[in-house]
Formats: sequence, C-alpha cells, structure tokens
Amino acid sequence: MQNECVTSDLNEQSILNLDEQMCFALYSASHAMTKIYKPLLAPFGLTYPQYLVLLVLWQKDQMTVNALGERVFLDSGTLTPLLKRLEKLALITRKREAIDGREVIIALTSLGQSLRGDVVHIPASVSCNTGCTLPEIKLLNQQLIALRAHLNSNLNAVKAAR
Amino acid sequence: MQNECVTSDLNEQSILNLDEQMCFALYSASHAMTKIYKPLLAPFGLTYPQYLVLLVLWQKDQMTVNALGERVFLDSGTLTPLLKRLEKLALITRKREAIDGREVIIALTSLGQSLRGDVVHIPASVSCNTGCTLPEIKLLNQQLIALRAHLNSNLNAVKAAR
DNA sequence: CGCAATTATATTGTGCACAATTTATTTGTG
DNA sequence: CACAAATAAATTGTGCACAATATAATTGCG
Repeated sequence: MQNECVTSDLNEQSILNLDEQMCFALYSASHAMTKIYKPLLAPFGLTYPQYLVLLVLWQKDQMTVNALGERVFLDSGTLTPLLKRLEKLALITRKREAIDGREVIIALTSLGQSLRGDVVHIPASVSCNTGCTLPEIKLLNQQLIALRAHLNSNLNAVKAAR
Repeated sequence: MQNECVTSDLNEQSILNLDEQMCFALYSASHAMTKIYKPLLAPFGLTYPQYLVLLVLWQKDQMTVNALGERVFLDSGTLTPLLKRLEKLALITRKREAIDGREVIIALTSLGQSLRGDVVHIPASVSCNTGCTLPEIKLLNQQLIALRAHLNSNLNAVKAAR
C-alpha cells in the first residue's frame, strides 16, 4: 500500500514554498469554486454542501443518512444539522425507517424535486468561470477523483491500523 | 471577461451527475487532503490552515494580517482568531504597527522559527499518499493555480460590478 | 486645519467539517 | 430468550470560512 517515496532533490528553501504545495492549490481552488457557486445558489437559499446533497437525491431519492454521507464524503456530524436545514426549507423529509429503527430516510419533497429544474443551468454557468475547456474540465475531474481515491484509501489504511 | 459558454450536448440526466461535477471532485479531494495532514500536524498542535499561515511566515517574516490574507486567500474574519491561537501556542506575536496604528504585524517567535525544521519532512510524506509522481503533482499544481486564478478573477469582476 | 472618505483589523452570526461521545436500535451467539 | 457487540444517528466541542458590520486610525481634499 505504501508507495516508494522518492525524496526530491529540491533545495531546502524550496520544499516549503507555498506556491509549490499542491495541497494549497487544491485548498484555495476549492474555496474559490465554492465562492463562485454562492451567488448562484443564494436565490434558492442553498449553500454549496446542501446543493451537493440535493445532487445525490436527484440521482437516487430515499436514502439513509449514511448512504448520503458515503456519496458526499461527509459524516452524520455534518449532515444531521445540514439536513435539518433542508427540511426547514421544505426540500426534504426525514423519516425513521419502520423496519430498522436506527435508520433515517431522507426523501425529496415535491418542492425539492421541482428545484432540480431551477438549478440545472448552474454547472454550465460555473464552467464558464473556470477558464477551462470542457475536455480540460473532464480531465481535471478524473485526476482529482483519482487523487481523492488514493488519499481516502491511505486514510482508511491508517484507521484500520488503529 | 465573459467566456463564450458552449452548452454541452450532454443529456439532461447526466448534467447534474455528481461524479461528473469537477467542483465536487475538487471539494472532496481537498477535504481528503486536509485529513491526510491532520495526523501529521497534530503532534505540533497545528491545524492545516494554521500550517499554511506558518508556511507564509517562514518565507517572509513580519507581515500584516492583510498581506498574510492575500497569500492564503483568507480574510481577517478567519485569520484574527486563527492568529490568536498561534499566538497562544507561542509560535507568533501580534504587534500594532507604530507608524500606522491600523496595522497588526505578525512575526514568528524563535519557537515558531524552529518549528520549520520539524515539519519540513511533511510534504514528502504527504506526496506518498497522493498516488502521483512528482511531475504529476507539479502539473496538477499548475492546473489548480490556473483554475484558481480564473475563478478569483471572475469573482473580483462580479464584486467590482457592484 | 477640519472632517469626510478610506483603510486595517476585529467582531458577530451562520454554516460547515470532523473527532469523540452518546443514545437508540438491531444483530449475532450461546 | 438473554445480552454483548455492532450499527445508525444525533450530540458536543473545536476550528475554520465568510458576509456584514463595527471600531479605530490614517489620508486626502477643501
């Protein structure tokens, strides 16, 4: 699981240079992206993480909190209050599962379903702001998904070792 | 400033597919990266954003809050409490500028300076977890910096229009 | 000089993120 | 059936992020 780590021959000064840290480019680009979404989602009273949850539900309605969390990589500590806000907006319902009383099923309301049509134009609008062509975006998407997969698998390996 | 937005001929179902949203890959990869850093920084009592601020100060000591914020793309609302925590850790000092009493100068303590040597190995350790080669990391870094630049310039354009 | 506009930082309030813990329920094993 | 282990959500506490506002100091212009 552990890759061979080739220690680079970069000079000492350069190693901690902020602009050479891919982690920082990732971090700052992600925040910039969220800021681009903010004014586009604000008319609907939505935040970016709330929008992500809705994307999942529009693909597959009626999911448990856990299943939702696995899709968006968030846990109940983040999702529970977020889902309560979506419930307050009347976009979703939260219902205890009848058979397994531990589960809570998240389902779209008709308002939540209809919202899909109102936001469907947003991704195209955002992609305009990226300065990337569609193929470039697709490539970057694949690179980031692969990166995420490696990071998460190493995270899980660390946790399993404990 | 506005790019021409070629509307893709993707089918309606696919447009809002979570796994095709580069924004989400960015968002989730960034959080995964922060989680990789967490156990590496925890021994020093540092969070990832605090580490970023230290990276800036190790490059150039004695900066105002604003100047720091421009480097890490964070504002005083985020930085003021973060810097107070670094001060409490005795890693930095916060001093009002004598000539311009509005500015606060952030400076490393000797402890803060010496910490650099303790964390200098971390980037190499992280890069092992990315599953990427060094050239791949460098390329991704450049792509993300370019993306961030486009997003931020469009954000500023929106703000200027108000 | 006087004072309005600007600038720098701090504060407030909302909403994530996440580790750690708690509560409630179900499942597996004797 | 009993009950320990496992599972699913919710809760708690800390630390970002950021918009909006407040506070304080400086600058520029008449």
